Parts: sequence; C-alpha cells; structure tokens
Amino acid sequence: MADKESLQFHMNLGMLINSAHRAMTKKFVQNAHESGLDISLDQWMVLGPIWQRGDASQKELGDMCLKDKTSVTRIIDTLEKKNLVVRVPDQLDHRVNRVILTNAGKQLFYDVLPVMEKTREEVKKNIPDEDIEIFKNVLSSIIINLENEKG
Amino acid sequence: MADKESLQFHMNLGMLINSAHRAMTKKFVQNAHESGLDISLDQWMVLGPIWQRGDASQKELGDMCLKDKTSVTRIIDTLEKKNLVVRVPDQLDHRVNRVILTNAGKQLFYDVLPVMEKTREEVKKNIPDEDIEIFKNVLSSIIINLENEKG
DNA sequence: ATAAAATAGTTGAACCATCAACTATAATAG
DNA sequence: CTATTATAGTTGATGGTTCAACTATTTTAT
Repeated sequence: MADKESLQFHMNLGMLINSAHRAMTKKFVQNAHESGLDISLDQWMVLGPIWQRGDASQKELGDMCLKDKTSVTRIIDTLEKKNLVVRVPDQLDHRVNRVILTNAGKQLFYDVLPVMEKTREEVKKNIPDEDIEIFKNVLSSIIINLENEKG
Repeated sequence: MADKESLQFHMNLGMLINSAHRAMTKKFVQNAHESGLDISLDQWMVLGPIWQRGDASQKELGDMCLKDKTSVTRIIDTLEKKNLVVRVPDQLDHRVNRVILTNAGKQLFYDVLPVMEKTREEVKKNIPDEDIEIFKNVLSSIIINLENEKG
C-alpha cells in the first residue's frame, strides 16, 4: 500500500497528476456502477453544462469542459447512441448543433448527482480546505504556464 | 441550490486536473517535436525505468509507472516497432519478458532528457516551492483516499 | 456582390486506458 | 505427483484524445 512519502519520492509531478486523475475517474465510474448507473466521467462532464443551460452547442461544450471539438463530437455520439441527448440543428446558424437532454438524459443526470457528491467527498476526505485552494491555484498556474501562444 | 454548487466544485477539480495533465503531456510532446524527437510521454515514462535498471519485466514497468499490464504491453509494442526496445524471454521464468533498450533507445533517452528538464521548468514557472509541496501532498492524499481495498 | 477567411462540426488514423477473456508457465496444496 | 491456483503477458472491444484533412456554412473585406 502506498503511503504519502513513498508516493512523492518515487513519482514525479506528471505521474502524480496522472494517477490522481485516473483514480478519480475510476472511483466515479465505480460509484456510478454500484448505483446501477452506466456513465463515464467524460460523459458526465458534458451532461452537466447541457443541463445547466437547457441546451448548448458543441463548441460551447468544448469550451466549458476544456475539450477538443473532436472529443466533444465523439462523446456526443455515444451519448446520442445511449439516447441521453439529441442534436438539433440550429435554426439561425446552420453550422451549429444545439445539444439537448432527452428525458432519459435528465433522469440520469438527477440519478448521478448523489454519486458525484459521494465521490467528491471521498476525494476531499482529510484534506484541509486551504490546501485544496492552493491545489486548485497550482493547477491553474500550470495550465496558464503551458498555454499555447500560437494564435 | 447546494447541488449545483457541489457539481460546480467537482467538475472544476476534475476538469482542472484533467486539463493540467493534458497540457503537460502536450507540451512535452511539442518540445520533443521541436527538438526533432518523436516520442509520447507514456513511451518516455516507460523508457526511464528500463534505462535505470538496464532491463525490466513488463510487470515491473507497470508497477513503476503505475500502468495497467495491457497498457504496458501496447506501449512496449510500439517501442519495439520503433526499434527502441527489445523483448527478451527470461531464462529462469518463462512467463516473463525482460525488456531492454537498443542503442537507438539509449540514444533517444539521452536526447530526450533535456526536453524533459525544459518541460519541467516550464510547468513549475512562477509557482512557489511551498505551493508545489502542498500540491504534491494533496495529490498523494487523493490517491490514498481513493485507493481500492479490493485486492 | 463576390472572393477570401473564419467558424462548427465530422472523419480517419495513431495512441493510451480499462475491462474481460484467454494462453502459458510457475508455485502450492493435497 | 497431480490438481488447483497464482502470475506474466496477449488480444479484442469500447471509449477518449490529438492531429490533420475535410465539408459546409457564415463573416469579412474588397
């Protein structure tokens, strides 16, 4: 079993971030599964903003979830296959799809909420709020440090 | 609504970790590419321990890189295709492969080292050391919090 | 009004992660 | 010694990410 010091000794930042993220993803899916729900973390991340707004274009979803348009396309594909979501062509701008939740999608959203809450608590357990704040700040700094000034 | 707030929190945390990790991966590959080197972060993560040890079984690599055996199989597959690595059947235990670096593999390792160093510096730029420490602490705590006591 | 550039989204290919089922070998229990 | 179990690795399927090339619209600049 890993303890904090051996983890830090043996792992560099990238590996730590990677495995923390994978652990969270896995736990979320596991918790959902234990509640009889079949959804991936990425699917859930896309579902949230659609629910909040009522509908969203794929571009908007990409911006909100920090995902590539290709990834959004594929996630919406599988959400549509699962009948959780529908693509509706925008009447004004014929390039864009408005993505909306089906009733099944809304139902799933409400069912998954407590799963997310449970996972959040497991993630945060025994970690002081101030540390979480610093943690988030560091993550933001890293993202800003690496931002591509290609534009 | 409290639910909305916690949703926001969870998604922010997961999204932040996710995109920080993706940004780091991307930057590394970009930096490598700018130095004329063609290697993914995961391939690099596997190369390191082989170099350190001289050789390693796939199981050992999985343990050291915190990777699934399936992932290791596939990464070694592509490293072998690129002639950076060879699988040598273990003489004592016929179940295991010893993975060793080819000369090209060793060369690539040395070439990539400064790229890794550069990327590390870019990642940590303007972030106080104390914050990095707390950051790593939080990551370790998260991993420990979510550790599966299934095995 | 038309040509050029920007934007939204899709598709294919290559790579990695995870799950489950499988092969082959080694270790252990009876 | 043999039957069971454990371990190392592979394969196939599904899902997500990134890149590059592509289609189809909309915007803009002349």
